[in-house]
Amino acid sequence: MAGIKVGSMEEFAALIGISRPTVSKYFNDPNSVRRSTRERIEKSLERYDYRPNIYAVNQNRKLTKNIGIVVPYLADPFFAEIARRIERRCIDAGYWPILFSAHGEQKLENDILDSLRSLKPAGVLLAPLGRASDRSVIENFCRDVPTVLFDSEMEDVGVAFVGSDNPQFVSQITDYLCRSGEPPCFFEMKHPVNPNANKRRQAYFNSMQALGYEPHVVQVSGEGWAFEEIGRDGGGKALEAGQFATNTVLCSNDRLAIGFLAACYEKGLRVGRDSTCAIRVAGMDDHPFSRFTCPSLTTIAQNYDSVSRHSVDTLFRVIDGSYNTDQREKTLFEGTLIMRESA
Amino acid sequence: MAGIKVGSMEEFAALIGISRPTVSKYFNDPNSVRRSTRERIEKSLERYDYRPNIYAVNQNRKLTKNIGIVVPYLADPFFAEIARRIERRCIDAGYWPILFSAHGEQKLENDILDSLRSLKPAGVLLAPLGRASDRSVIENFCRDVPTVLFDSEMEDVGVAFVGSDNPQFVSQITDYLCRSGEPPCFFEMKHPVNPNANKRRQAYFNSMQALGYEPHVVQVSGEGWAFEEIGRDGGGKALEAGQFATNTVLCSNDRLAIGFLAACYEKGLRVGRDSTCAIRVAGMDDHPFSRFTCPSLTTIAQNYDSVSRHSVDTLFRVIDGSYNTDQREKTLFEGTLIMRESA
DNA sequence: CCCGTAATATTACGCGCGTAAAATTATTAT
DNA sequence: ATAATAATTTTACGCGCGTAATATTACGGG
Repeated sequence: MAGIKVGSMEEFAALIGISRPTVSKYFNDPNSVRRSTRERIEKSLERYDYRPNIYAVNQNRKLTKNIGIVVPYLADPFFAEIARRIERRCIDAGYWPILFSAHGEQKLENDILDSLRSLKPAGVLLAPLGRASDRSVIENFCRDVPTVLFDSEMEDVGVAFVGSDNPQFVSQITDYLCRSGEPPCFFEMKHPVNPNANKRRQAYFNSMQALGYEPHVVQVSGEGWAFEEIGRDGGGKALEAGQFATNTVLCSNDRLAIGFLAACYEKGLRVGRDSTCAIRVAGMDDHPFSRFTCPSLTTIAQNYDSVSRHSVDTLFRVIDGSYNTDQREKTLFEGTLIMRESA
Repeated sequence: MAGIKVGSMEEFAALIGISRPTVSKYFNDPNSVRRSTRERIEKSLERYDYRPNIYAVNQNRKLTKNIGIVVPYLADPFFAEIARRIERRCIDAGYWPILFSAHGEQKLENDILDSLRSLKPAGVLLAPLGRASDRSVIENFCRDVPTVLFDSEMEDVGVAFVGSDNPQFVSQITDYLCRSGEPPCFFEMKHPVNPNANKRRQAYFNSMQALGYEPHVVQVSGEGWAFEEIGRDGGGKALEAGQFATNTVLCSNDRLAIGFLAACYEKGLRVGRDSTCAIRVAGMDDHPFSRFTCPSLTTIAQNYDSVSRHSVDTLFRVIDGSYNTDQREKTLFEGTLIMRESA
């Protein structure tokens, strides 16, 4: 199928006896040329091995077909998974997604946005680092490039935000835990990188109050994105110090919970909901590995599908102009309680 | 710091009173111009907001500063981790890494190589899908673009291969397991996607034979990259059927082991090396989450640092011409036994 | 101060394609 | 068949920069 290589559109057009501008038109929109012409081009495309030079194409377009995807930490399977879905949707829509990870570092996030700017992308889907982000850099970027924020909210930045309804997450699992046993203590990092954590803590207070229970928050130190390690080490210390007022622990997220489960195991505490168990543990997010922990982790599932789909759809609306940029949309999806063995 | 935006090199050169070709020369190599000129340019660069247009630059270069990084499955934290390290090294060397994941699909891998070709990359670091790869497509690609294969070997494809010494992995952990208890059974997928799996099985046979034990291989069905699920489901069935001849299970990789640990937990089997335990489980790779399983997983650690560093260094040697392309180098790094609680 | 050399400026061309305007041709409706 | 309309061709210019060739300038040494 791959025939002789053709070096330029000029050459290709000459070979098949069609003018270059027409060929150019075809590549920008195959339906913009006569049906017979289109078929002729497509057949020739199989015989000759030709594809437009990306650099020449993009140089002459004001906007490219590139879409930037930026996540704070790609080694976190949550982001890997959501990035994967977003990527796929962009490809299917005829765009060219380019994936970046800030690897937890502010400098890298800034550099990425800098690079992204010169790529002249049609739009960007950005999950900011959160607390570690340089707000002014991101604000600045969003002024120049149509950007949809997801997962991690920064008020008034970008044309839209798509994320999760953290209060609903917390309320749902807190209700469940209170109904089925002792009310939960809340386990989290003292200085969480992700702003969702703060909303979850606040929601925990509200939920507990609404149910008439006294809240207990246990905060552990630790910086960065090594949540499992922080959960295990901090959780171990907290267990030793007897900081948990009840036998039920709600972790701010699943990765922290995975670490906390390890701490429980090391201390010989049996985790689960039946009477032989010493402690119940729950998380939030439905991390891809949460179903394989020992015991499997009860959690609130993020709506991966809706978040990724709506983020992309929103960006497409911005790109094709059918989105009112003056009115910043903020969409929050609810989570689903996943009852497993840990609580 | 960000002053007035300047649209082109022409404009920038005029503003600071230096000829455009000199400025061009500066950007290609800051040391190729006179010291005073260089300082003058760099100071002006702070005052005016100018950066060369990537597309125009790359159009006129035969080779760009792009480096393609292709992994088979980015949601696997092993690849996320190694990709992260490779990315960093490329950036530090002044290159522009572009990360792709085939998401386990042949078509995507092919498409990625196709796109990559038109990006005119200086080089590519490729971890192929393995069994699911279309060999001829990859061979073809490697003929046009300097490509270093890593992790997953395809004989005679690419200018070099960098990976792990699978026989050494297996021998090391098999020795340890035999020394410290019953000889291990080998647990793996019937149709593994990754060619390392086959080498590990073979090495298991050799190691067992050398130690004078009879090998026992348990193979489970399952396709794709959901190793944990396959390990749990297949492992559960194998346990029920009493397929393990000894009380020690060596899993072909850590992800499979994580799933197998879940199966053990579900069956109420206590995993570990002390006398209260019913079974010992070990893996290979030292997956980022292996230290947080319950119990923590005994494994052989991949040398992430060496593999990523040597892959990148090799590619750089190819790029700068100091590598003899006729002689395909094959570098295998040894793993380190990580003794944890599971075996 | 002059000379040789290295750095820079000038000039000029090419890269591959987008795109606008005007001229031409093909298609459809009448 | 003919006019109206749509598609295509021709022509021409621009994008921002790499790069080669030649002329010019700056530099250190004697």
